[in-house]
Amino acid sequence: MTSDRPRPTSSPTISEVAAAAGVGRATVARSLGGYGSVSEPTRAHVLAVAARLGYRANSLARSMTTGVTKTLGVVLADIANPFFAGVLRGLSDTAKQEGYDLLVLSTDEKLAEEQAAVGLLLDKQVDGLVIASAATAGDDLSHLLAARERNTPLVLIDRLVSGFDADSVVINNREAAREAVTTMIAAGHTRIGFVWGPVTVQPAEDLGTMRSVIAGALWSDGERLSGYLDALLEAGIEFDTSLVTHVLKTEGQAARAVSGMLALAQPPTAFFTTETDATVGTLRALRTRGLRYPDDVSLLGFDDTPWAAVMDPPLTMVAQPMQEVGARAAEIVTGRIKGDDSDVVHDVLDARLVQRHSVQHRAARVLPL
Amino acid sequence: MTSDRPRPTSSPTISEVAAAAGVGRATVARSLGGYGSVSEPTRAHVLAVAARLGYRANSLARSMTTGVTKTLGVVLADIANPFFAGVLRGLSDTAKQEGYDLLVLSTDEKLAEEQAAVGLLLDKQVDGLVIASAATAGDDLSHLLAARERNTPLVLIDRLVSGFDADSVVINNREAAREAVTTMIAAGHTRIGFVWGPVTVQPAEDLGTMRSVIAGALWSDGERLSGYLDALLEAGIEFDTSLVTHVLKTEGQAARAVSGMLALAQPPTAFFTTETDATVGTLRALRTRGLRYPDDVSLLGFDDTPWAAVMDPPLTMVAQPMQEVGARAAEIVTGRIKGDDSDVVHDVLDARLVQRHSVQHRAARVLPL
DNA sequence: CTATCGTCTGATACCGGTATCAACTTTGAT
DNA sequence: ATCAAAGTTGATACCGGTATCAGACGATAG
Repeated sequence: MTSDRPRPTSSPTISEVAAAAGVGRATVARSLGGYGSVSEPTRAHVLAVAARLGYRANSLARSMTTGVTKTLGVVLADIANPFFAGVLRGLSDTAKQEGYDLLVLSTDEKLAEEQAAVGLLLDKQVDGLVIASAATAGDDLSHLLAARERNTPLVLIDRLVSGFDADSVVINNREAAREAVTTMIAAGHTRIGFVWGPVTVQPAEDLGTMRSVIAGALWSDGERLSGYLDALLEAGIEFDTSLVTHVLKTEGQAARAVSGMLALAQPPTAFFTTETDATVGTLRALRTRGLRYPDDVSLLGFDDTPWAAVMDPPLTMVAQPMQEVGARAAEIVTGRIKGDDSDVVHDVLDARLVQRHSVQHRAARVLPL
Repeated sequence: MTSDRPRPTSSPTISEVAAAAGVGRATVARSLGGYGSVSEPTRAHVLAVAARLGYRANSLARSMTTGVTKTLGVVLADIANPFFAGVLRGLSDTAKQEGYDLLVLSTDEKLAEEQAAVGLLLDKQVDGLVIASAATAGDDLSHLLAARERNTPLVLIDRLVSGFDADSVVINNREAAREAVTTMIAAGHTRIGFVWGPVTVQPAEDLGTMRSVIAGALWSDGERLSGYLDALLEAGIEFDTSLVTHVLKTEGQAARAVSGMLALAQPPTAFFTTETDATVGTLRALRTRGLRYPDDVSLLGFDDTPWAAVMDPPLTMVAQPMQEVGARAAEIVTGRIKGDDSDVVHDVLDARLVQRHSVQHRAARVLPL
């Protein structure tokens, strides 16, 4: 079944073209590369022969001498996640425009995978890196430092990494979350469930421990939770740790956690979800408990997807400019490759609260009682 | 602002390690590569020196001599499309397991982009290709033939290409569509809208022209439409060309086309949608017309996403094994690279009809009248 | 008729690995 | 003590490009 299939037949090389055209290798290189000087007749002849032979340059060999691969390394948590898929799309479009290809690796949020990925990409001599890092405070950052030491431009996306200052493109997570939660508070909600809080073995005991948990969490997660706390604090609402999940980030776990909160003596009247799957899990929990939004429970969450607008009723969501994150990151990294050595840039793109109808004024239900 | 930033500082080379260790290049290569024979003391010494210097092999140089890049080229229509994102995830996971990285390019369904992409990937000496081709009957297939001529294994995914027989992994689109439409017919529907039909400047005039349009359409599109026709034919329902869209494949166009159908003298009582965005567009049209499913109109469509299950009511959908498509494609292509020269494989994965509640029995509305 | 400049061209070093080969060392047997 | 075999090592060709350099040739000027 398996046997020695001929090795990929490489297309003709410069030497072969040279031989076929009866000229030296250098002349072919000059004709093709368009540098140096070649007499018009020979150039035309060489070009014709090259075309006839179907000559295509070997990018590997070229990169070998030029030191440029025209390839960008991209490290993401999960390509199938709509957010990252959108980011990748923006990255891809802009990179292509600039003449770069993308080598894409996913890490599933595991630091070890991220380190291996960066090593691999560096070994493959990528010209630049775009990373949504899984690193949190205190983690080993040697892979990022290695990139820096090699002088390979690197842009962080979606998450900042504490202890590593680099170009970055992120969302104003904290402010967006604060605004979103404030909206719910303004609608009269005081018990607001937060899905997904940072993953911990057991729930945080109080605000103090929660703050320290945040400090050790993934940046974007911490920021969103901080925004939630900001809104609560601002409104003088006491923080209840039992309203923040600490489970693994899967749709099923979200559903279970939400279900648990709904069984509380004083259940939440609204939920703030930080990701698409958290939203779906929350909706699922509502469904299995026979509850409806926005009448029984209000809903507001991150990542506006096409579906959100056609739900019944449509969901109020925080829309992240996903493609723009990717596009900006690509711009920055290609700029650095070109030699832009201006100060470190920290782009913060605004998420937009899309008001629809999943948040209901609490009075509507409180009064009738 | 832009200036001469030092070229990426390449990490130490084998020569440098050799010099630092006071041995020859070959000895270092042997120690690192683990081939040939090296005395234990020197090997240990070399390894230590290499580690101290932080030596990392340059994959480019290695690929240069070995002719192997451990990289797969992936050509998709649109990475942000949930279907392709899922496929890519499967592809990525399996490829990683086999030790391959992915160079990903998207074409937006444009043949010219596809040709350029394949050329680029071949130039970069990828070991294998996975392509969701945009080519339809009569198109220039030279890029695919070029891959074959170079002996670079290639697997087609999601779409077959007429006139080019190669390993492929696709879904049983026709049968899945037939089954889905039959479900609706069984529920008493006879006028079923089809969103998205093949893109044409004007609607097909009759079944005959529709058949020829199908022959020139993207394979998967044609198959789904054929499955729709099969179901109609089987049930003895006359085909009405005005129930098949011929618009560009955007959510907005879908919404407009569906809206148009609903304004027909005899509007459809059900819709079959072939893609996520077609489903969303259809839902949007319903919403703007103040109609509800499944009471006013039944719905059934391709691509089960997490959202579909939490819609109210939940949508009956055709679930494609997206990740599996990617995983299988990766298996096949890496197998070919390893030398598997068995017969061409044509994998057909089954889509699964997930029964939920967006298709209602027509009698429920007909009787009360 | 020779000097000088410019154009055109081939030869060649180089990138950083892999892999072959020949030479040298060590060991053990005769 | 001599020699063969095994073990170890360095030198080197090669992959397919890029880029430099110097030589060959032609034309123009003195």
